[in-house]
Amino acid sequence: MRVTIKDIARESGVGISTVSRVINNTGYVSNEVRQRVMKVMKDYNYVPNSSARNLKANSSKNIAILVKGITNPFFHTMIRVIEEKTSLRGYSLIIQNVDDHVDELDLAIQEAGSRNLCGVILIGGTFGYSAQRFRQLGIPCVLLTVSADSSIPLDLYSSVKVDDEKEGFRATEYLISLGHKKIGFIYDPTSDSLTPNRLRFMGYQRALEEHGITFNPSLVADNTNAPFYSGYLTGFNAMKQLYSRNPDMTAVFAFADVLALGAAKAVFSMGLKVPDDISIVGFDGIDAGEFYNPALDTICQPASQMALSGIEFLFEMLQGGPSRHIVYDAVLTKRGSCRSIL
Amino acid sequence: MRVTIKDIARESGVGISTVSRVINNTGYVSNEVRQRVMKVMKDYNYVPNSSARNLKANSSKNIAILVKGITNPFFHTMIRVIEEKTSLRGYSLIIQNVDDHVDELDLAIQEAGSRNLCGVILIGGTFGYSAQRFRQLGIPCVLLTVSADSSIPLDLYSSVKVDDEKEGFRATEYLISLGHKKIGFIYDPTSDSLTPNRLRFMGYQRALEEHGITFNPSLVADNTNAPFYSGYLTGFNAMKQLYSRNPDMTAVFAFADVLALGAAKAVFSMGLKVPDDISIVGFDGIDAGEFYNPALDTICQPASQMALSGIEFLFEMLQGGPSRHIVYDAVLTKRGSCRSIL
DNA sequence: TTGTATGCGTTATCAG
DNA sequence: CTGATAACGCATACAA
Repeated sequence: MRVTIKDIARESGVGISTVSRVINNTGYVSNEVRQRVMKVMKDYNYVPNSSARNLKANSSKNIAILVKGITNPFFHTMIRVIEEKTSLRGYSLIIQNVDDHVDELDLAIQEAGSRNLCGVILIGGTFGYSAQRFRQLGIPCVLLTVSADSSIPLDLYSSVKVDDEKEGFRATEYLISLGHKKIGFIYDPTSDSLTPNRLRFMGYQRALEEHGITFNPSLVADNTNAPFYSGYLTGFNAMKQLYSRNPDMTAVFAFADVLALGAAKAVFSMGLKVPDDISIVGFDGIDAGEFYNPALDTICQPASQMALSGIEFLFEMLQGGPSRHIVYDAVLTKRGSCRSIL
Repeated sequence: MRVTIKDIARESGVGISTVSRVINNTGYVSNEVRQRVMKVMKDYNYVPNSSARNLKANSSKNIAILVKGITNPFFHTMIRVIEEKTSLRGYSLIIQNVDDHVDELDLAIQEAGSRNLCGVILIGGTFGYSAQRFRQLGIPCVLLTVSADSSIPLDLYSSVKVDDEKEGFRATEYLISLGHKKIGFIYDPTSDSLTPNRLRFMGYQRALEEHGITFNPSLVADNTNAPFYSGYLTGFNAMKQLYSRNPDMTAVFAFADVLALGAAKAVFSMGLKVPDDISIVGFDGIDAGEFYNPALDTICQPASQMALSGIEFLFEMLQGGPSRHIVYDAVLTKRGSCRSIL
């Protein structure tokens, strides 16, 4: 039987409210009594029952982070940062993966109720949320790496992201500036909704267009069968497919670094070289890319900073503050996986 | 105001106990009433309050996973598998990092109380636990990748690991079998207690000894200043250090794949090649190693399987089953980062 | 400054 | 088959 507040009260010869006051540092308690109660609590190794507290407060210190694509290393950095901050403030961080075909906001609503959450962070996912759903959620919500459709009132959620279309454009333009014209794109077509991937793809298409290069669908990988959670392998297969279809392709833009690295491996496995035969640019900026051989050129997102903003926004909303939205700039980081063919 | 069981009862014109019966599928409820109540629950989007449930049950469905070294990608696979299984069974998975200098069991004890946990999984860490502490913990505990000192009664916890000494021996012997004699070791000396790293190091030393190679301390990297959470970078620096001290070194055994990959990058950055100039063998079997160029030879731990066993053991203990212990075999996976110099 | 009583949302016991 | 009602452990308004 676990020791309860009642036991402490009895043992220290006071009422339970006094013990409660001591615990929460609220109201007046004489110093003498306070010391005595504290000692008993220590002796009995008393810890308040959080279920009871939460029930009473009708809220909790549970923050959930719902991740769509939990295997993507890019998200791990963010999760770590968020874990650190939540832990520091005495919150519990509940992590849950969101399956591909599941609506993350629906899941959030469900979990918010059943797990008694006080706030939620959505990582990954799509842009297809509905205002009604946000209202139904009822607790502060931060979207990380995505934001909602512009039709959704901005005060319903906070968001932190980069401009995926713009950055996709930038990556592609970079390859074009190096003289590449046959540029492949490694894409995850599992969903047809508005995802970061799709936005990057749109940036890719716009860059081609603005530079007078005709879009060629055969340069877009489409192996729908490989699930993203073997990121490297997906990239590997995609590159093989692309190359077999387009032997004259000289560069590839992969929408995520894991894909890019898998693709690089495929290039080597075909007896070719990066960047000599094929230039590759990724997106995200994961550690593994920096230490790859050759190091990966990529659109580097400020992952830690984004995560910090995200959790900060959540805390602010938790304290009744307004929602906030920020769009970070990514950095095109050149490290050696692309070469000029001019 | 959130909708409660009372609201559902009122709206469906029944008593709350009936609603409760419907929710929990317990006791008799006429089919007609059951349908009606279910409809109301759906309409109102009712979700039972878990705090209240937990309070009543005097237990929860909260499992915490305390990770020492949360940035190690090797652990991510395990975390993902555990997340999947806990989620499937309706448990919440709380993740928390354990700082280097913190005793994970102490932290577990503390969290067990304040977060109302029903079970805990410890990943990483040391072998230095005390029986008294385990007793104090009071909830089922599974050690993943380590086990406790042999003086601790086995029924106090479950454990899943590999034989790190043996596998360290195997990795080293592999290099020796390829003709290497000057074999570096990349080591994390931050802690002097019995960690997996130290055991692998002991295996390394034994292998040298059994093959008549004198142990040379200068072949052990010791850059204590680099924290492990920049795994790649630590390996990178370690390799530079080792090579500058031992230009005749032909092989390196790194106690973790991230270190091995960082080390490989260092080799390339010095204008040398893997495996032509230096052979590298890692430990763990992370994805990034498989797709590296060259692919990394490593001692591949069955991460998913280990995680599965771990969470399975926990569930068994949660249901009153006995504790269990298993030692998995790792697999020496040869992929191209080592060459014979015979 | 301290103690008593009430209720948070559920489940379980026990009469109807 | 169904509905009151008493806990669960805690915080708090209110009384002392």
